[in-house]
Amino acid sequence: MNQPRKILVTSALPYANGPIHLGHLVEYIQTDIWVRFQKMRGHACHYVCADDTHGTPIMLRAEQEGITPEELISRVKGEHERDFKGFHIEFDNYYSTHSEETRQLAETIYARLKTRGLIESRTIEQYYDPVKAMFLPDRFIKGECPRCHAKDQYGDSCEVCGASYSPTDLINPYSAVSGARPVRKESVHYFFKLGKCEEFLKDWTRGGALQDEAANKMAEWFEAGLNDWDISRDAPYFGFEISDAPGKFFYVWLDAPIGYMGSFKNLCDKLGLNFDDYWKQDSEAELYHFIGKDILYFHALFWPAMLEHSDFRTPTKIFAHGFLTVNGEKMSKSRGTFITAESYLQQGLNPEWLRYYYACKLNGSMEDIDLNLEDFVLRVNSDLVGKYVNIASRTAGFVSKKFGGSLRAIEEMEHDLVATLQNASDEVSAYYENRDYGRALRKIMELADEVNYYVNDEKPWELAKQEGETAHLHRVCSITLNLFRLLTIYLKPVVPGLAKQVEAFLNLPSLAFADAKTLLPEGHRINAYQHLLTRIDPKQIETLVEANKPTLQAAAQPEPHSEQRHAEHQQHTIHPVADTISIDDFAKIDLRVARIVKAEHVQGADKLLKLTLDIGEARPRTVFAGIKSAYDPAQLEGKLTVMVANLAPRKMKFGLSEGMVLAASDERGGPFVMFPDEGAQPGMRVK
RNA sequence: GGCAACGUAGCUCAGUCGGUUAGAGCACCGCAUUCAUAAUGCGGGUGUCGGCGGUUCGAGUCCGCCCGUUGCUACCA
Repeated sequence: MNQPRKILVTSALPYANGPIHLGHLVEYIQTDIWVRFQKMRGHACHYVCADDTHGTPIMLRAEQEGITPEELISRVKGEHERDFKGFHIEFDNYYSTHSEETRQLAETIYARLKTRGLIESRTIEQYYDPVKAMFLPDRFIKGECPRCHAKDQYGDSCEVCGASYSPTDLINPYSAVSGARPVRKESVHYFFKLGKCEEFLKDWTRGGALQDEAANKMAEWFEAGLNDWDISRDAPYFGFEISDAPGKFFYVWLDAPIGYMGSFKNLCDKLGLNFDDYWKQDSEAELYHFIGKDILYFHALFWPAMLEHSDFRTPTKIFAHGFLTVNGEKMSKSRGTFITAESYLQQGLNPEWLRYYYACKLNGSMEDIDLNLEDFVLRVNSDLVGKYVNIASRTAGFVSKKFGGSLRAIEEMEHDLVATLQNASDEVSAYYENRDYGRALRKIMELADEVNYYVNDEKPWELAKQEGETAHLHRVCSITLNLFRLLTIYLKPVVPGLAKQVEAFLNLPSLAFADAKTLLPEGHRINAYQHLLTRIDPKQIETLVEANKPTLQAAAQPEPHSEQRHAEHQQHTIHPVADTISIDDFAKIDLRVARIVKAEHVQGADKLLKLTLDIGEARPRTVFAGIKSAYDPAQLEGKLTVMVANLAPRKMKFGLSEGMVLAASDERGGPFVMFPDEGAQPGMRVK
């Protein structure tokens, strides 16, 4: 190892509105293993996290429970910390976004963005609950699905037929909070002008901070265009009030990533670290965010753009992982596979079983990983107990009984295996560094196999019975336990609790990676062996699944989408007035008066009408328009309208669309098709 | 519908730049062994490498189409 590195690591902040479950744990375990590895390598590595505490869901949940939001988040934070501790997730600091540090940093960043002209205010219209006197996020508006007419669907999509729509499309919408019919209401919102950061973001994306798959995803987003981001919410809202905008609060997703900084700031104050060393623009410290692929948008677009333009450094790398499936399917409450961390621990299952299994499956890509419960039992039992732990178990007895617990010194070259295991350090380290834990563990288990072959070949149980073989036996057992120690070093990031027990058994101080270079000295005394790890009984898994099947009251709760950490989705994009263009730019658009010669329904289309338009060409144009909801074909036929005549043809599900007609709409309604004033003729240019 | 990823043994997964007869662990069967909480060792594989076609002397690997799974995104032209 060269110079110790200065490394700051985060995991995504869990939302203070629900329990930690097995899906969350993929990320925390992945991160924790990496952090422990870095620490074992001697680097200065700090791991910070926090509860994500703001937003409408928290506010309403607290109200439902008859407590303040502060009481709610304080309680949930305690639960989260208990669960993390139970799974050996060792944060250097676990904080809350509802903190003075985070509030100040959010204000600083906001102020700097504003100075750069990247904040804009604009009046928008939103659904408003007149009874509750609050604006409603999409997910708090429910109603009948416009397509399949299922009742009580959320404002963004139908869980029955899968249709997606906007809240305005819902039939008989009502507020999920009060039941009242929501009304439209205007309000001023603040926007972060992400579009202006496009050039920077494109460069940053290419700078190697992302996995290839993530960079590809970014390219898609760039192609779709970057929209301004709505970063404010109206009172009542649980969060940080914007200092120069009374009654306006920062949207929870603005302050969530700032919570990483807030938590670290808090740690700096505790340890006397220099915050700016890590966060100033030319910092040499490394900054890594472990996240789920579902929140890549926030971490790969908004977050670096915010940091860059507020004079902070950007992340060194973003490590995105996939989702967790259980037995090949999405976690499901009805199947009992929506397993909470708490229930896993309460059922008496060993957290390191899960850490080991996840580690076997993790490889540093964004692929989903599957927790196959049957495979879980077999794998943990055979690898961890049958192969690894068994090595100690089958030799320790001789050492205690015959040699008073003391070991012989081993020369490195006394057996090839010793050198083989010692030399594996670099290879194993490289796998950990690249988050390729599956490969690391395959390598380690291969070595464990070798050790078992060795024991088998030397047959210590026979040596023990033979006169004159005492020294030989002592040598074999000493070699084996040295090998076991080396394996323990390599496994320690994954199973720290088990490693700690081994350290106690072998009578060693805390093991680090550099210890693989050394062996136990002559006369080293070990303690009596006590079994280190029990096997998983498949019955325990059955019990666990049963325990997580819904009770009557819980059954009514909807299942969360994938492992979405944040209850609030981004709200619908609000399109600002576009950038100024020149008359030449405008002239590129060939607008023509068109006669609707035919208008007809399209079989199978929910929103489209097929229009046949005459603009004086030899052949009329076919255009598909999303206006079915507002117009009958019969009322359109014969009328004049305006179309974009030089728009690239678009292949649609129902045929080729050779242009588009102009129509107005927003949340208030529409579409309203344009009709030219009397006297216009088909083919006339509109300018 | 579009885009992306994935599809290899019963299960979980490797498979480098295209190169012999496609691999590992587990499971399963047989034998050996008994130090180890039934752990260990040896032996045992007839896999349409999702399907079809193409490129090539040669394809699990490269290209095209199709099927399936998952994710994102969609009736906006």
